[in-house]
Amino acid sequence: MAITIRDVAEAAGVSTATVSRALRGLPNVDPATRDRIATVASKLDYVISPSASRLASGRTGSIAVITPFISRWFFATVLSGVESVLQAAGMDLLLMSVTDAASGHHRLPPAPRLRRRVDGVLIIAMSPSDPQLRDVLNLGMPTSMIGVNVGGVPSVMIDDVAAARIATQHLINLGHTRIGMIGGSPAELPFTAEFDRENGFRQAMEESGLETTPMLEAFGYFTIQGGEQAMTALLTQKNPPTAVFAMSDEMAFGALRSLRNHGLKPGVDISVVGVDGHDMSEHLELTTVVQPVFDLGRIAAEALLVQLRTLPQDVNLEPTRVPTQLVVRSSTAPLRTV
Amino acid sequence: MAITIRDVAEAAGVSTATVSRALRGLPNVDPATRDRIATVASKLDYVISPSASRLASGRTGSIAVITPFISRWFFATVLSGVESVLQAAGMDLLLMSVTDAASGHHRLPPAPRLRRRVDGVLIIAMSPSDPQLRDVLNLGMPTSMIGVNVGGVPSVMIDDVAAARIATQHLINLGHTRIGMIGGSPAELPFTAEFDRENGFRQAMEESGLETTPMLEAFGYFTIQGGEQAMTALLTQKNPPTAVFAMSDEMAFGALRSLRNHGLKPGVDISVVGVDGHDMSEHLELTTVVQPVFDLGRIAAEALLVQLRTLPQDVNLEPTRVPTQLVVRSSTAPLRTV
DNA sequence: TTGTAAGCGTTATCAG
DNA sequence: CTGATAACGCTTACAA
Repeated sequence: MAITIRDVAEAAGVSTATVSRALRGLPNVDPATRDRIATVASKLDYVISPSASRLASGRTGSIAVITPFISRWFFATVLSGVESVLQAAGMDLLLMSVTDAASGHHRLPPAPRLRRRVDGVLIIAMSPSDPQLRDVLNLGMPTSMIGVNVGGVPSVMIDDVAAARIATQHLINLGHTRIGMIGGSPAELPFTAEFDRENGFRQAMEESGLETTPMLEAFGYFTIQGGEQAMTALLTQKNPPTAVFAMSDEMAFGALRSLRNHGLKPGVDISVVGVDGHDMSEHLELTTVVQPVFDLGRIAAEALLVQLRTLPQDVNLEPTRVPTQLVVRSSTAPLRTV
Repeated sequence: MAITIRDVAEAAGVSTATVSRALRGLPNVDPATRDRIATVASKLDYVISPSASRLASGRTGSIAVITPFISRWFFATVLSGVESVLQAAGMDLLLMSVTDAASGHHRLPPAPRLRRRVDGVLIIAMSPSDPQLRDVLNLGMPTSMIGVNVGGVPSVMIDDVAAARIATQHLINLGHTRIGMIGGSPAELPFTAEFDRENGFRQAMEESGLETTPMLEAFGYFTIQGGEQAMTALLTQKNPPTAVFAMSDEMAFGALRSLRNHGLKPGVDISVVGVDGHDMSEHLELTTVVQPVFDLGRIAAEALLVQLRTLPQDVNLEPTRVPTQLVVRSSTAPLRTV
């Protein structure tokens, strides 16, 4: 029913092999022949059958993107960067979410769905200790990761330790000494970012001879709501912090909300700093360590494409670090010495 | 190199045809045979080759999702709903963005990339007058749309006219008479939502005998920044509005910011209402008409799946309308009669 | 530079 | 219920 390569070949008076070569831009095709084939093909409105092409060549021309969340700002923005590169490269982007989300649907493990289906995998911020991650990596296919650091797999990320240190140091420089932290979740399957940012926080505190105590640490699960609850927990301590480092902007947003609910003013009564550079952070006057999220996706996708055309032993296994920048806004201010 | 259906067939002592039937759960296979095949297949760690299966069957098992944006809240949330359904159905989700975005990459038109590649198409909020939309629809493949109304194609959306009316009426009920509107963009390629929400706004105003004037209408391009600029434009009128209807929450966020920059208090000096039910709207105390965004995606995806298993003439071509709800917060309040 | 022809791994038709 | 076998539409040595 549909036009096939044979129709084009006949109409152009050549063999299917020549059509195949011509249309794919391979060398060793007479320019005149190539032109004629191109003309005929477009006149017949011919489009190649991906299935047939894939079966014959063994290449799928598709990349799977695996992410724990789709709609959260960070993930959606990374995805956007990935998509822009893959589209330009003519690659299909297969989107797969892991984790049950709010959907109620039971989610299948990703690894089995990858085999023989894609040429490479791009993983966004899964926990290095997630068994599903292991399964995917064990597939042994070209892989590129964003914001997750496991040995021997190419990845792109910010220096999370440094980011946390910069944020914390900023608070210290402002004269704060009782500094709280809003983290992700109690251990379990920590993201690389979670792990590193906690370390950065502790390092900065320690270097300044400041004390860190579990009393001043709360978990916000990387959500606005969670951040709000975490801040509320910190506020209801007998001796609340005067400044708080939140591991993500969204948790910081929640923290700001908690402050307002308690009649406190960010930057006046309590300082709050986040990490991300979320679209809304400027709007909410949140001081934050900005990371180039779109670029994270872009760079990881490009690295994966390079990998697909490179010998395995030439692949760069060192994490690619992209720079961050502290943006100071009114949510942080010098400690008021009453 | 990889295990094929033939390997399984030999190991199980049956023909490839039987393996194919057994593994796909087709009827007319002896239960014992089926079990044996299943065992052998998993022992050999056999996975079907999608390319071969697609070529032979003519079905791709994939759905393309076409969207103008990926990272914006509405689109990312819809996408999330779509993904949850497609994943549960075992369908591959091909993500394609249209519009040049901030990427700088030139984007290919989607239609040619769809042919022979997917079983159906899901379109998120493109403009009905976008030529790229026409091209996609002309492909004649099963299609389901979200938030766009063109005749003869299944779609899911809220009643945008009603949503705008409810929002506007809310302002009117509060005693406001000088009511401004922040819309998307000046004509060009209006989204369905844009068009309908403008109508809803005008209807509500008219029915209450209130005047609408171009002086009180500004464009925010559905972004935070745009909303801020639009509100600023409205504020610098000789006779500014006392209340504003913004067509989206993100534009309303920008409007709130503009108010703050001008030393005005939302709900006190000027009331602002949005449409969306954005995650941040609660946080910012924005009154808004909440739409079930995740469900929009879910429902559209389910409708598409049904369509794939239904005769064309049995497809429901009437837009499916999902309900909305006005949520009142402190950004709107009764007109202060000085 | 071009053509021939053997796959690629399933599915689906038709017998049996 | 099961088996042969002909597609499916393209790619890719290998020849010419």
